[in-house]
Amino acid sequence: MERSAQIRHSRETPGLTIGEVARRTGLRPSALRYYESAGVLPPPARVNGQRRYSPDVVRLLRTVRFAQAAGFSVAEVRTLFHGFGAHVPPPARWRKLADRKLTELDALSVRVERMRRALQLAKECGCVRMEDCDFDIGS
Amino acid sequence: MERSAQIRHSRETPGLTIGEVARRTGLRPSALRYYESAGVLPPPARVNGQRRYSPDVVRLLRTVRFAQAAGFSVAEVRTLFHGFGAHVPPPARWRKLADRKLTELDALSVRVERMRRALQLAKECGCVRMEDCDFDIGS
DNA sequence: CTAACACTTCAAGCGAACTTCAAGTCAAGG
DNA sequence: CCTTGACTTGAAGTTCGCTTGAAGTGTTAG
Repeated sequence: MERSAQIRHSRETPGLTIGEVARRTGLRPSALRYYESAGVLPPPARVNGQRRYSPDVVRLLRTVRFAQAAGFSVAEVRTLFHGFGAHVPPPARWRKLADRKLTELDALSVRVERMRRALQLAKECGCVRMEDCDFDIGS
Repeated sequence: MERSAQIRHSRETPGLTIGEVARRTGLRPSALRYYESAGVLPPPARVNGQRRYSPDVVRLLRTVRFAQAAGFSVAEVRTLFHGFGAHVPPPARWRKLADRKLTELDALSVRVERMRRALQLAKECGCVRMEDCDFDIGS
C-alpha cells in the first residue's frame, strides 16, 4: 500500500523527479520550473525529457528560500548563486551583497520600530477620524 | 519672474491644483488620482473640471503615506479612513486593525532579526558557493 | 488497447500600486 | 487666433513571483 516516495520512472532512480522535490521542499513544481527559467536553479539532467534532480537541490532550495526570506529578490539570488561569471571569484561579492542587505535590514528595523511607535500613538490618541491625527513618517 | 506657487487658474484660488498637491507631497498627480479612484482620497471640488484640493489634504496624504509605510495596503487605508459606514462607529475598528498590524510587526521584526543573524553567519562562513552553505529559515 | 498518471511546454493571468499614453478641454498670454 | 501649459479621462502597460491552463509525451498497470 505504500504510495509515497516510490519512483517508478526509470528503474535506476537517476535522481528526484520535480514532484518529489516539490514534496520535499513544500514548493510547487511550477515554482521550481520558474526558478529554473529565472536562472536560479541549474537545469537538471533529463530522463525522457523529465527533470531529474540531485538530492542536493533540496538543500539548495532551502538556501534559496532563505535568501528570499532575507530580502533578496529572485534576480539577486541568481546573482548570488552563479551570477559571477564562470570562474567563480572569491565570495567577496556575496559579502558585498550581504552587507548591502544588512544595511537595508537596519533601515527596515528602524522603520519597523517607527511604525510600531506610530501605531501605538495612533491607538492611544483615540481620534475619531484618521485625518485628525497628524503623524510623521520621518523619512 | 517668480514662477513657483502661482495659481493662475481662477483668480480666487479656491484650493490647490493637483499639481500643487503633488509638489507639496512629493507624490505624482497620477498617484493622487489613483488614490481617489481607490477611495482613499475624497473627491475634491472641481473648477472647470479640474480638482481643487483643500490644503488639508497635504496632511491627510502624509497620514496616508504613514499608514502605507506602516504596512497597510491602499485598501486597508481606505477602510481605516472612511470604510466604516456613514455613521462612524468608535475608533474601535481602527484599533483592531492597528492591533493586527502590531502583531504583524512583531512577526516582521522577529523575521528581520533572524535574517540579520543568518546573513551574518553566511558572511562569516566564507563558503565559495552558496550551495555549500546550509541555512535554515526556521519557519 | 486503454486508462491513469506524472511529467513536458508555452502562453496567459493575477494582484498590488502605480505609471504612461492618447486624446481632449480650458484659460491665459502674445 | 493660436499656442502654451496644466489639467481631464479611460485604457493599457509595468514589475514581481509565481500560478493556471491547454495540449501533448512517455511509462506503467490492467
